[in-house]
Amino acid sequence: MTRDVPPEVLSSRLGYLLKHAYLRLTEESSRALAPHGIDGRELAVLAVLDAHDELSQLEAGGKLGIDRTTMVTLVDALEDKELVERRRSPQDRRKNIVQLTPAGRERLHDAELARREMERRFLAPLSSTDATRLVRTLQSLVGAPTNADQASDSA
Amino acid sequence: MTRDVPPEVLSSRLGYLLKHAYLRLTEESSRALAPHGIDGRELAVLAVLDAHDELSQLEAGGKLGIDRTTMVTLVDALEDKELVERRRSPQDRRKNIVQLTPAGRERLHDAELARREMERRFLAPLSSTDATRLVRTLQSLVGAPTNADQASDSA
DNA sequence: CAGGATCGTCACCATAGCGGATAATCAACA
DNA sequence: TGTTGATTATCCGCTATGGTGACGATCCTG
Repeated sequence: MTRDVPPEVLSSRLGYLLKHAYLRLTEESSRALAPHGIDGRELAVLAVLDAHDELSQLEAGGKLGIDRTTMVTLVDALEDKELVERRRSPQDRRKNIVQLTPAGRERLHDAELARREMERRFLAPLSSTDATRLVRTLQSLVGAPTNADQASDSA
Repeated sequence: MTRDVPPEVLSSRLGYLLKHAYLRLTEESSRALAPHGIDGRELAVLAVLDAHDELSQLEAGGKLGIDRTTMVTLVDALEDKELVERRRSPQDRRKNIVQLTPAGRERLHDAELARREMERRFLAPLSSTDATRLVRTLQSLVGAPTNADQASDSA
């Protein structure tokens, strides 16, 4: 892990900057969430399930940009940890409604605290106006329409 | 690829925002560079080699956060395309000095134009002050010292 | 020259995510 | 009502990516 300070040719490249900012955050994120036994992606799933009711796997995955097949293993893992439960939808028995268990809700709460604290530390080198500006800027970049879209994780 | 507009619970998460901004840029990047027959990572290597003289594989990799073993296959690919050449360092015959060929220099030039144009498009939804502010902000985040560091690509 | 570190290489392994096929179910419709 | 076509979840397997560990060649130190 010889990390030279980003060399001049790279420090102005958006690709380099975004990738490394993302990697660094990922690193911090897994460190912060490890004690809670989940990763950033799982936490995002819990948060989405908490925010909306009666989501099927596909619907939840759609909100996160997670592939249908990936959702299977993801929900498997969360179910093993007893943080969510699958339940056949009575309206449409093809669908698996995924619901938080009480333990899942609690875990979500605790892990969210850890995540927020982690983000705070991550943004510490910035002034608070720069920090909020960064979030707003990223929002407009991510929200803007482009040629193609695709995704997977979060944290 | 049902991309719902980022749901409320996610749009304020740094992890989600950084990841998806990065994914979107990656997408645009490969689209922009495809006609030039290289990817963002290879372009970054060419740029680093161009900026510094007499870099060994390890040294070049270090600047980009690319593992030594990954550099082997990367340089293999670039050498196959005749964009770089390996040369044993006379000073230290363990080292492979990697040099741009004339074709490599030309390719670098062309691809750099494409990349810059791509970045311009990518940042188009932002005002120009927001755009430069974003770059500066990311620089201070990436440059700031954290617990651990690690990396790989760019574009 | 001996011992230990460094560089490049290779063979192997881990992880993530996606494409394709399948079974169950639904919706549409003749 | 029976058939057809789409949809949901699941499984299997491929691919891409990157990293680990061992190895030979080389260097440096004493």
